[in-house]
Amino acid sequence: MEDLPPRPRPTLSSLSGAAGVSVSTVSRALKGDPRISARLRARIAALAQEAGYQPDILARAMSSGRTGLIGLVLGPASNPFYAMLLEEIVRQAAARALRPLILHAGPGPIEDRTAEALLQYRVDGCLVTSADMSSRAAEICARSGVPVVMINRVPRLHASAASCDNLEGGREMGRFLRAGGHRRAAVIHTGGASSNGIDRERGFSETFGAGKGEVALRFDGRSSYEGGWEAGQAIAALPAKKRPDCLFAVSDIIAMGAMDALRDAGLRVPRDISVTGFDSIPDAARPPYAITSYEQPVAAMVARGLDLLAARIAHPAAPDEAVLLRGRLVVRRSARLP
Amino acid sequence: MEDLPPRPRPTLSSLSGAAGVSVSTVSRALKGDPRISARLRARIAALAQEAGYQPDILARAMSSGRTGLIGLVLGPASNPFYAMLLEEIVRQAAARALRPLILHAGPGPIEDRTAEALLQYRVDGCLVTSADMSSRAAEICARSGVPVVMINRVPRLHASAASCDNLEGGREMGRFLRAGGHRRAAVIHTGGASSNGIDRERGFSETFGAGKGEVALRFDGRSSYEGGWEAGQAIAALPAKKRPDCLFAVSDIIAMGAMDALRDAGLRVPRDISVTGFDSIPDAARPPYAITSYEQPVAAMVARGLDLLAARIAHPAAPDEAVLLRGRLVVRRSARLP
DNA sequence: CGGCCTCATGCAAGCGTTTGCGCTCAATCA
DNA sequence: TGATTGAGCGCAAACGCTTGCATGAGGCCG
Repeated sequence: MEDLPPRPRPTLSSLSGAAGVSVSTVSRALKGDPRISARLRARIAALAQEAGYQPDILARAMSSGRTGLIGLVLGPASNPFYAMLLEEIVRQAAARALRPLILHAGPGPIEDRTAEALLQYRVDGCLVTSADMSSRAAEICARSGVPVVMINRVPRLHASAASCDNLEGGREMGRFLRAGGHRRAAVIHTGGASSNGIDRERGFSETFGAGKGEVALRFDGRSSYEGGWEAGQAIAALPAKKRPDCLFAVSDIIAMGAMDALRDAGLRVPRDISVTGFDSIPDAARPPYAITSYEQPVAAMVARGLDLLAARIAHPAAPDEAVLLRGRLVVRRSARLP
Repeated sequence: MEDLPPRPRPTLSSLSGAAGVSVSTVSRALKGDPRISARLRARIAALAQEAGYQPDILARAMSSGRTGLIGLVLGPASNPFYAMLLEEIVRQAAARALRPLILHAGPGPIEDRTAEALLQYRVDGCLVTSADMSSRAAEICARSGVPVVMINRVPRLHASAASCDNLEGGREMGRFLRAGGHRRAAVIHTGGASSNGIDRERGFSETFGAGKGEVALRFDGRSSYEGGWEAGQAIAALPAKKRPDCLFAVSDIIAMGAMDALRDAGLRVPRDISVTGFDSIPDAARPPYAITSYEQPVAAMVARGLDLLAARIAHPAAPDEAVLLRGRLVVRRSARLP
């Protein structure tokens, strides 16, 4: 490839010079304004095409006020679920001509410096998938009128949300395990105040318990493989008669850790104990795990989340809205069947 | 929290009104220009602080030409290695007041629409971690003078790069397995034209072969768990006397798949066959895997990559530069020790 | 005491778009 | 034939910031 010298970026002004018309005419022509004659529009379009013209979004933002940027807050990379979400968000955002600006990724709260970027870059809106927004960040968003949509989170403060129906997912898992003849269940929760985890556990207890089953044990899985592993060890260490015959982890990554620990201790899954999770991440579907899980409708969640965000951007005064999407139980080999 | 009405964003102009000085004075005062008296500077700083002033980066970009945005191209989420990279990049970029704008995430080449975003948003530079840049995208970057730095990739076309010394990593792994008494090795490569994989394999062959060992078999691992699994099945299906006594997968995700398939077929690791990988992702360190691997110095790669990018942004004419960083062998239980 | 220099600050142009309004010209109407 | 109208296009302001240059007030020198 030859080493072309970087030629100056074509602008409306340079195009207008080439076409012999005014800048405003070029601007209107390129966006198909009917006030410009069809012939001129075609001529200008050809010129722009040839010059490789790309509108300068920043300049556009200055006058239109819209940047096309959306802030993105991501959870810890150690949970593959967030990687799935990221990919889906990037794909769908691109289709809507929105560009995700990463504000935060990883564990822990959002730093103040990050919240500032949100203002400095005039993001049109903000998508939060995980980490608790620090209250200051939330306040900044609210005060400066930046709409926030949570995906995979219940709405808090000033925000809309699109999430999985965790309660129903938990219920379905409870029914499934009960139907499979299980009598004593252990639940591995997140430990934190994650409303997702809480709802999933609550739904589970409702149906498993109501089926005359018993949710005898609760463990802290710390939302991580390691936490799940420790919980699994604790369960394996129980005397055989006190041991649960099934376990429900509120996320797959926890379930994987628990399953590995149970097997490490010599227990067989699902013969000695059934293991189930939540999310249905690809990792949990791999042969050694094959974890029965409740699949979150990720694509739909992202789609509805972006819908909500677009709506809030268009009508900032609209009331907050929360949509709940039902997932689907995916039966694999980690739990005894009914 | 009360529902504060969104107050208008403070600007240099509004501050200048409040301070009774001109806009340019405020601008200079806020960036510590010594031409403004210390007293006035302090007064203005206080005012800005109180009003919660945040500079509008977009407007600044219009005149200064610098956006602080860097385009980010990410590999498929199915490989946790990219999630690690992402987290590290976000963290380090924030410390340098750079904001990553996600251009692409996932498998497959970059779409043209995406390459356009790169121009429309006037990114200062571009960080590429994986997916092959389509030649058109590369041309766009070169022609419009956008510096590109590859992390975890060898430099191609117009680009600098910071990557792991894959060749040396492969060599070290070869020496290690030879020292462990292995005689016949299988290599699971990426299948594609990934220079990373090629270098790792080449280094491995050099030292393992030179130690009078034999690299008898090569399999296509397709850079994925599934590919690794299939390769593992193929290896397990070999008659015992033709079976290799060790295997080197050019990435951990492949090694995990292979290991699971080998065990699924009844082989014991490392007793029947040693398994090693590359990257040292956290997943591969988990107890059931405990894969001996070559750790990429991710933090250093990102740091040097951003250094290179910053340098190229400051001096666009500077020659391309490639830095190679040595990793470190992490010995775990998946391979017999010397 | 006039000229010159320094210090502190203001003026205004410019970055690339968008958009309300006004202008010109030709065609149509009375 | 003069007035009305619509189509087609240009003018200019505005968005918030940066920056080269101009300006004014003092202080110093000769």
